[in-house]
Amino acid sequence: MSKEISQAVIRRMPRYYRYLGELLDEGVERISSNELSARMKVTASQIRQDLNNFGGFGQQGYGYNVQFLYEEIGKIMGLNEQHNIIIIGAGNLGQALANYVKFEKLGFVIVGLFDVNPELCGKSIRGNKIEMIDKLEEFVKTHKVDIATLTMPKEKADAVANQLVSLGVHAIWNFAHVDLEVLDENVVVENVHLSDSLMQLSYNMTKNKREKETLE
Amino acid sequence: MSKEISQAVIRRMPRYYRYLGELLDEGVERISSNELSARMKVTASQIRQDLNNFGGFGQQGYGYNVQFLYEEIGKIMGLNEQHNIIIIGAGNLGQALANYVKFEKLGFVIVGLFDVNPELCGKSIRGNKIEMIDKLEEFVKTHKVDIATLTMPKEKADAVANQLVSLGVHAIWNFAHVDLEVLDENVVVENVHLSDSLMQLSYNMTKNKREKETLE
DNA sequence: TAGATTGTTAATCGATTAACAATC
DNA sequence: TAGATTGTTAATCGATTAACAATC
Repeated sequence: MSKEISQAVIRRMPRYYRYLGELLDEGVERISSNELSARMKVTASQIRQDLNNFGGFGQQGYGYNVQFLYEEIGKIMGLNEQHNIIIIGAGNLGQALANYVKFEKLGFVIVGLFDVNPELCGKSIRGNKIEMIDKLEEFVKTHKVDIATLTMPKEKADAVANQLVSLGVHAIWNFAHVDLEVLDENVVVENVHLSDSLMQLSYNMTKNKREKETLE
Repeated sequence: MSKEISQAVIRRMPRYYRYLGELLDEGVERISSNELSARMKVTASQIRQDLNNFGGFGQQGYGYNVQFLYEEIGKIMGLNEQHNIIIIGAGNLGQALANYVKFEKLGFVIVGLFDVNPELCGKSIRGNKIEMIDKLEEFVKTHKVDIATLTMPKEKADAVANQLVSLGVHAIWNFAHVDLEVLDENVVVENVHLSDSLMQLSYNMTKNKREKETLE
């Protein structure tokens, strides 16, 4: 078995992908780890180490072919396949995510939207009619669903997550304000906590402010 | 000068805050690092190390007083003060954030919403009328604005960010799909890239799937 | 006081950076 | 071939965990 790749590395991959996409848009054909290092403000050494976890994508004396590397990183992250997403909780955030066109370009296609609120029943977001939650089970059983996005109050998240796992969903993208954990280790969970991010910002901002006050 | 606290530690603080808040809701009065460790699935050692970056909040033989620790961590993250937020880009995500009541409970109050789209002009979100972007400068000059949230296309984010910095905003919470950097080192920037998070999920999900296929 | 648990130092582990031989 | 730049090993740095003396 090959050595496990750390989440620290994996977190950086989408960023490489983004910068390579920009280079591609600019028409840049090849790039060295040194040039990319300057752009991305990470060390060239880290770039080479990170990439070599997945294979040798470069060429000595030349660098990396931008198009090729872009595609390879895409494949590493599974972007060569379509992933179907359902969103459970069609409130503001759920609707915002459903409207986010960028996801579709990456191969993540929203195929269903569910909510408990009858007022939302019948409303459509980019061609997806919002369904009532009691249709969820039937839907997942009859459609290919890879990822379930949870944008609902934290009180309900755990039960819905367990239901989805038992229905065979492969991944849960959780925006509810709990750290979801599922028993099935084949199901991956990614917790996104926007208020955590805001608090981190607040800490750094407050620290700045306090330091400035101390100097005065 | 005291030793710099690493971002790794700071990222964990909101999580401690959240778990302590839950304990408080459950009526738990005191907790040891060991009990908290079991709940949070981190080592007790890490909890004690993390907290002691900011001071000794516990008591030997007793543990930590939940209420006290909760409040102290809140203060560390600056939650003892109100922070005013404006949102620039009142599309789906901007509106979703403006509707997020939880932020207000933490002391983050939305005081303004701006967009370029005239169709949104006059619409209100929880008492905040969406204003046209040409009102932004005047607004920031005449109101206390601590944090600016950018929920706009990446093409415009950099220019708006620079404008905001020159107007004296203290922090930028950026959802545009670029890594914003500002020249003023007193301004803190937090980049939130939802598609990066989705790609990380996709990587882990795809890895699972590939491993399963290899076994067959 | 005895037991429990912190605060803190020391040890370990893992991630990042530096260096350089391999090679295009 | 000479120059450039990767892939990879070795060195360093930082973060996590373990251990235990201090102390409530």
